[in-house]
Amino acid sequence: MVIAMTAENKIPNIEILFDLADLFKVFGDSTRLRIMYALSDSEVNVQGIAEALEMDQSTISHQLRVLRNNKLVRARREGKQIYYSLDDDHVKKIIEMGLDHVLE
Amino acid sequence: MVIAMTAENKIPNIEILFDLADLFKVFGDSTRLRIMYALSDSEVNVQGIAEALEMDQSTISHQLRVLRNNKLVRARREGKQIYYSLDDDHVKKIIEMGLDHVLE
DNA sequence: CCATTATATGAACAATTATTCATATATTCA
DNA sequence: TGAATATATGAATAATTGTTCATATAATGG
Repeated sequence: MVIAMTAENKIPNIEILFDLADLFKVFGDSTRLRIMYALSDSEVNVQGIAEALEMDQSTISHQLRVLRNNKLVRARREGKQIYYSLDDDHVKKIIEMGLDHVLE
Repeated sequence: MVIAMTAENKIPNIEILFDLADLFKVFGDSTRLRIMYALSDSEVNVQGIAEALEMDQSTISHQLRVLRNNKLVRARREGKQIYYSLDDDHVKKIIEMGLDHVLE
């Protein structure tokens, strides 16, 4: 059987592309990018992030949830505080790839 | 002392993070991702893309403009038709990085 | 327990944006 | 030149989403 080489065939799985778009959407917000950047060296608790970014604690919490849901950050409770850190090596790599494009 | 701004020492200031967010926003739409995928092997004209994605020509044109403005695709006219191709090696790399995360 | 502190959550609002429809521009060819 | 085809564009609409405000949940120490 011959399978014609059309552009349609090059699109492997549309569901995965939707998931991929959802992932990039998470990176497509400057607040979330700044949060991830704030966590790039060490874990930081919520108010630490809020102070670093000079934004409301509520805003940070909302965005941390988005990052958590996408497995980009992980949370660790220590007493009353919750420390967040990057969950994945891909995070830094994706950001670096994007920076390469933006900075050229 | 001048600190060079490259992805290698990754010290992005706020302004660059905004640009970076704008770039990832472009990747954060499944239609645009599908277009980029359709162009990953060879250049395709507008109607070719529209047929492959089974979407309106107008929708494709609108999104191609977004991709063009962000230097992710380039256009080449040949008679009445305009052929699009990926403009940059970073495109594939960014998508591959995202896929690594989504597929794991 | 109670007060205090840290974080999360829900609703509302404003802003952004992807798609559609109608139409404009551009190119070829008869 | 005029018809046909390919692509681009503007306006309108619907849907999504980031932030704020108010409040809820959770943990600590007195």
